[in-house]
Amino acid sequence: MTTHGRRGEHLGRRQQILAAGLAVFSSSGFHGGSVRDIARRAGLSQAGLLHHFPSKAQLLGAVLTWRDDIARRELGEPAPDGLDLIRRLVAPPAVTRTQELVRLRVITSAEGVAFGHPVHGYVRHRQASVLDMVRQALEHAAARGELRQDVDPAGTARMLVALMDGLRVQWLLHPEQADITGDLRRCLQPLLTVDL
Amino acid sequence: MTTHGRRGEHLGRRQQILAAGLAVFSSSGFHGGSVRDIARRAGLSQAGLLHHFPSKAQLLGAVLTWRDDIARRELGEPAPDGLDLIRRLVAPPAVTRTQELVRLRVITSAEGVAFGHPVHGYVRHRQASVLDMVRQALEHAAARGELRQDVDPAGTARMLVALMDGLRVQWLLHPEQADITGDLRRCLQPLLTVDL
DNA sequence: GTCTATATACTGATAGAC
DNA sequence: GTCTATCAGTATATAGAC
Repeated sequence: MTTHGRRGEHLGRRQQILAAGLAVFSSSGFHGGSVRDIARRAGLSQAGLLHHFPSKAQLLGAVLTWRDDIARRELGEPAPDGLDLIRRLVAPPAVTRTQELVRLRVITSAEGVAFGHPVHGYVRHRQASVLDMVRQALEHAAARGELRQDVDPAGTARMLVALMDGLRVQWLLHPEQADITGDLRRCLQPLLTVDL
Repeated sequence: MTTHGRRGEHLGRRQQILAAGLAVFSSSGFHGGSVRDIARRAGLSQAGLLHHFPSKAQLLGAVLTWRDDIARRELGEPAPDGLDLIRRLVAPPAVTRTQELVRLRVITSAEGVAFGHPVHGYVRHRQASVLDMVRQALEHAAARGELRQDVDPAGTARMLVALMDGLRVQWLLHPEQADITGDLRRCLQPLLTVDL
């Protein structure tokens, strides 16, 4: 089983393939990208690639899981809670802003809304879990009196997540006109009793 | 030139094809959908379809233009301005909510962020023009004193558009947990001096 | 673990009859 | 205006040598 094996093979192979997959899928999505193209960029043949990832769908799944690991690591270990989490989401570290990772997220999230799409389940699950994480953080903040009393944590979580998703698209389309952190701050600060 | 010809041919043909294109592109996007599939659903052969729309890219373009016409018509003629426009955006008429139209918008917007994609230019242009329309409406509302004085029309327009985009995705993924109109209202009302 | 070769299917687009 | 037939290209995935 090579899936987690790290002995007896070129150590960077899987990583090389994942990076190539990120480049291709983030530009063309699942249907638009081809395994051949990814293999070529990773410097091996298509059959060689499929030895590491048995199908295109599983390759995309691995790329997305890898992306999630990066995101989780950048959020900090252990993951912050309450307003600390919100602050990290509003002003993300530099790496999160690389176009490729953001595009991968935007494109797969959109493709995944279709029922038959290979990542449909994954996208639904991730959306729900992100909403849940943000809602919990807001509830903890509320318990500490950091939220205005008339603010609904669940509704605010939906709002904040939607805002982040939408602003990402704007930033990809018109980077010079976007101000993700500023817009998020302006929207959130009025709901808080403390400084963001 | 059959592009706008409406004599000497089955009057509903183009419309049938556009409807089939909507169904396919809204499920699979540009790369995932095939002209053959669209033709089959429209009840004619692939070659027959390509008589009406000379290429796949131009077919998608026509479907998007058609969608825009529907959206414009539902917004009202002439298009409302100021807070009236905002009210229409926050509480859209029933038809706008059909999943297919919303999915088409979500999927093409995301696919179109990639540089080489056939609708890249279209998506960039539409995003800019929507932002512009909303910003103008907010400026007019501000001139009438309907906005709180510390509210920035341009920033609020970015926020509102991003929010709508993100909430659409949430609604597609978890329709039962979404409340687009409510969330928009909760977010906007605090910025206004009058009832939404 | 990687390769070449191949199986099988589908792609967008065109040619030409009717 | 619509069809059948076809072209040339590409797709994912597999078989089997090394």
